[in-house]
Parts: sequence; C-alpha cells; structure tokens
Amino acid sequence: MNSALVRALHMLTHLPPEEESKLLSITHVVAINKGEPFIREGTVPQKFAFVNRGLFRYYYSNEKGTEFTKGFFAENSFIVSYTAMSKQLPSHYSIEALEDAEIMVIDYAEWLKLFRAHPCWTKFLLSLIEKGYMKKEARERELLILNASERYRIFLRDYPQLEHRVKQHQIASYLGITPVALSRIRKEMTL
Amino acid sequence: MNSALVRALHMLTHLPPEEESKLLSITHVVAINKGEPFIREGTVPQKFAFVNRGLFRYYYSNEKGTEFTKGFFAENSFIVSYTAMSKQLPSHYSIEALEDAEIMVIDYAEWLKLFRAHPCWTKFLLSLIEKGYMKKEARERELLILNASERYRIFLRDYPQLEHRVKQHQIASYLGITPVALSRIRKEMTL
DNA sequence: TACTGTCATTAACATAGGTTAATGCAATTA
DNA sequence: TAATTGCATTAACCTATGTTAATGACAGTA
Repeated sequence: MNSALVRALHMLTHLPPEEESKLLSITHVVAINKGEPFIREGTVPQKFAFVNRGLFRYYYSNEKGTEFTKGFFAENSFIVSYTAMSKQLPSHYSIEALEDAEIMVIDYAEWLKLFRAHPCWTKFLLSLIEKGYMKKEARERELLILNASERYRIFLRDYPQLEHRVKQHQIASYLGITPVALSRIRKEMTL
Repeated sequence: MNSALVRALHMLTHLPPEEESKLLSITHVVAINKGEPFIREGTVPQKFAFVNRGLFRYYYSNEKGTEFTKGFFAENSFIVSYTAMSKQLPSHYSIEALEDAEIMVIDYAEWLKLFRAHPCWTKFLLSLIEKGYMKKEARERELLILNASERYRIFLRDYPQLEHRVKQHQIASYLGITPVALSRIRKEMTL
C-alpha cells in the first residue's frame, strides 16, 4: 500500500529505514474527488502530498477568470505549492484533481520536524527540488523559444498518456493558447 | 577581495569557517572581457563562477541563429549552467559577458570533492537551487499568462538598473519578442 | 427516443506581434 | 568635419493567435 511512495523515495535518494518509517507514520491516505481542490490559490499551504492514483492540475487564474495550466501531475508525483509552502505565503496557483484520486497527505509542520531532525531529508529535498528546477527550466525554454504547435508536439512527446486523460481546453491552457487555436493546430498536423 | 562571495554565502546558509576557506582556496579570480563566452552551448560545463563585477547573459539560439535571452546575472550572482553541469551533459544555452567582468571561477571536480566531504554543502546547494527554482517559477508564470507589454513592465520593475546596462534588442530577446515590437511597446507606454 | 449539457470544430473577423526595409541618431574613427 | 558603424525607430505589410458565435458530436438522462 505504501510501496509507491517508498519506491519514489528510493528513486530520489537513500534514506535510513527508520527515517523512511517516520515519514510514512505522518502521512495519511486521503481520497479526493474529481474537480475538488487540494490547494487553493490565495491560501497558505499547510500540506503537500504524494499521488497514489489520479491526476492533478496546477493552474493560475487572472482577473477575467481565465485559467492557465502550469502543469499536470499524475501517479507517483508529489503535489505541492512549494514556494508558497516553504515561505508560508499565499499560493499563486491552485491544485485540483482532474480525476478521482487517492493521495498521501503530509502535514507541513510535521514534515518540518522530520526535516530538521535528520540531514538525510536535506539531501532528499535537494533531489526533489533539483528535479523540479530542471523541469521548470525546460518549460521556460519551450515558452520562450517555441511557437504553439512546437509546444504541442513537445507536450505529446513528454506526456503521451495525458492526451487522453485531459480535456483539450486544458491542454490548450497548458500551452498558453485558446482551445480554438489548439483545434487549428491539430487540424494542421493531420494534413 | 573575497568579501562579496563570503557575504553571498552567508546570505544563503551557515557554513563552518573551515569549509568556507576550503571553497575560497579552490576559487580563482578571472577577468573576462565584454562579448566573451563563459559557457558555450553544446559543451559540457566543467566550472561555475561567482560574479564580482560585470554583467552576464544566458541565451539559447535556434537553427536560424536567433538568440533568446534566458536571463541576466550581475554582481553577486552565481553563473552556472546547472542542469548540464550536474548531469555532465552539453549545455542547452551559452553564458556570455555583456560587460568587462571579474569572476571567481570554481572547478566542478574540485567543488564535487568539497560537496561530498561535508554535509553543509548540501544545505548550501539546496538554498541556491531553491532560489533558482522560485525564480524559474516566476518566469514561467510571466511567459504563460502575461502579454509582451506586461512582461516588459515586470522586467522594468524587477531589474530597474538593467534597462541602462543592456541593449534593447537583448531586452526584447529576454521578453521573447523582436526589437521592433519592444520599440512599439515603449512608444505605447509613453503616450 | 428525445432532451440536455459539455466540449471540439469551424468560420469570420480582430489584434498582437513578426518581417523587411527605410530612416534617424548618436558614438567612434578617419 | 566627414564617414562609418551600430542601434533604435518607424512604416507597410504579413501571420499566428485571439474572439465570438454558430454548428457538430457525443454522453448522460428524462
């Protein structure tokens, strides 16, 4: 039951078994329904989680209510509004479930105790943030130098499974374009 | 002479004085002229540096030779193609001096020895990467949800000094637009 | 089966930003 | 001073993407 999280931990770094157990002891499994928020924009995050099952979307919204999808996170990912949580400031974005999901929630205050008590967690966090940094860097590059159809190609390459789990207008908002524009791009590609 | 780097280290994390000295002992001051590269796209980085004086630009270029500025780094910043260096893969971007500069270069292999020998460096690196992650996240947001003139406003707010140290076509390439478009935006703003 | 709601597609038109080329302007050098 | 060089500006035109609205295609449900 915990094996997915344990495997994910092992992928990132080595941890003493007793520290691993401590982490497991402060996680609790939570079901979250499609459409429900995990983190709400404007609130200070007090928790983060690991996804056992389901799919999540991070999104910004502007004054007009337009939503911009920052990213998708499926099974075996951590979901967290990291900057906001670590600085204890309101999150700039929301995290919501796109499918019925099961997650393992970790309370930030509990995590901090663990983190401060053993250096292995610094290494763990470094691996995690390093990975996040590399992903952000790749995304920044795409947004800076590629046009919409090139970005769509990359999306299809990087997230082949997602194309079928996610609505097109959500893919469009991830690419920074409208559903209409995505529809045009798709039409072009099949010609 | 070393004080700027030492101050920067202190801003990021606490380090034992003897570890700090070890780091200083493997840095060497290097002069680098305006227009010269520090890291060349396509090469595997074997070094990183701290900027004592001068200004640097990170940039991608595409097949057509168009350059896209990823970021600007002035005094008291570290300059590094981090992903490429830590994975020992070719860098996707170049780093060049925009002004005559003085930097403190650290050899990657030497740094790795230090890093592996004392846990304080993991904490240091976590602080550094965490900061980088937050910056990337902010930039991703700008590129995803803001139009060119909004991005220019943010540039002016975040880098007020840079407007005068950097050519307009370089600012344009940072914003992901052409110099012509930036000129139009500037004209609009003064009306 | 018919009704409803949700989303993708398409078309017509609007706009931001790209492209190319000419012009202006200031700094550097002959 | 005149000539040159390197940018920024401007104008004319082009293209990708946005906007709005109509149409189509399904899936769920009465």
